[in-house]
Amino acid sequence: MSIRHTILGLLHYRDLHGYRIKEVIEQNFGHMWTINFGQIYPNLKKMLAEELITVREVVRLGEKGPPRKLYSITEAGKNEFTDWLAISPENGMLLRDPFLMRFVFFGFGDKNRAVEIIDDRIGEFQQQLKKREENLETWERNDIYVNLMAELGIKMNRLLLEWMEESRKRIIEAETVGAAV
Amino acid sequence: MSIRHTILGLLHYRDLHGYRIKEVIEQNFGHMWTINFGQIYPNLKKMLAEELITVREVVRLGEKGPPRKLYSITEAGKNEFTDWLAISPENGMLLRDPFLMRFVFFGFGDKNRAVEIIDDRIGEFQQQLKKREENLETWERNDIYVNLMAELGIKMNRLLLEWMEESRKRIIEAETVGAAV
DNA sequence: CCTCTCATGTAAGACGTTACATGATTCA
DNA sequence: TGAATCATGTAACGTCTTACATGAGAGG
Repeated sequence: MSIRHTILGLLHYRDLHGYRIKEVIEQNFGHMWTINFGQIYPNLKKMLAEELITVREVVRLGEKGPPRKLYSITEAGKNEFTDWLAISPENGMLLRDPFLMRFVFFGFGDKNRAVEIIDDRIGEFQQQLKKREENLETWERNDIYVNLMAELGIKMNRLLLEWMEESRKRIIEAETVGAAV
Repeated sequence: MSIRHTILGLLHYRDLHGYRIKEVIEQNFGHMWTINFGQIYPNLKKMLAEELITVREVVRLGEKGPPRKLYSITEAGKNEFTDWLAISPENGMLLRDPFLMRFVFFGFGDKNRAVEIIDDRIGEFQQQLKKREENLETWERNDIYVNLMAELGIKMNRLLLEWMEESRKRIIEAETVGAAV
């Protein structure tokens, strides 16, 4: 029930069509979200039926290709959104990472393979961090909350990198002393 | 497909029954997981049929209450698990937090209410951090990977607390200058 | 010419959550 | 007596992911 509200939130800034919504979510909340068209289009359809959003414009790109539908938020949509904003968020944070899930059990597998997997991950995180730092410099957004969120993404990225590098060291050191488990 | 592997991983340490599996997951991976019996029992049933696990013992507590079934991992289960361990983790990290989702859009709502919600969250995170720090001291586990994971949980907790306190300051300061959006 | 990006949409299936049913024991 | 904890399990319902179908235009 939060894709709906995220879409409503984004439509406060500007009118968007489905494809663009996915891009905006990935650019801004990429460090916490993945989203599919299989979620976006059915939700837009439903919200349109509930009159929380309207279609402002239909742009035909080709004669037979799909038309681009520009959605905008209605008064009813704004009300639903502000109600949701004021509610105290219910359940806690959820961090799900296939890498971290394997990590806890690396003691039952091959240590060299574990270090290999960690190295791959360090590489990915270094690339990601660079991209995020570049984004923060060039964007220059004026909304304080959006900026703070972007900063959190970079801070988390840095923390995970440091932690992985320290973990790598400690795992290699432990290897010379003796096997765990 | 990772609940299965998590269960198989835990059964490497010791035999467990369904109810206990939930407790162990929440204690050890509470900072990244929530799990329900509606997921655990059907998965155990399926894995039993696939002979990845076996029932070692059935303990009757009362005459008509449900018996406690102790599961242990089979050789086939160990093989499936080690195969899974060596695979490079596919898709990236996923952080889903109802609080952070609202946070980005606080600019469209009431600032005082936003600060209120942030304060609630700071309180919760302070309590959580204390518990985790106490746990780390008393547990004294010998598996390096499990320890590193627990440390990551504390580090993330600290980072989020600092970030929220800084955010709170900046939001209040911004209030005196002028409204955003 | 072939692949990539833009663009919308549906359907099937995997996965997760919530609610319910059952019943013993422990503690206030 | 009544609530809480221990313990297993199913059913219904939501949500999320993956795969597919369609088709235009741009660029190598």
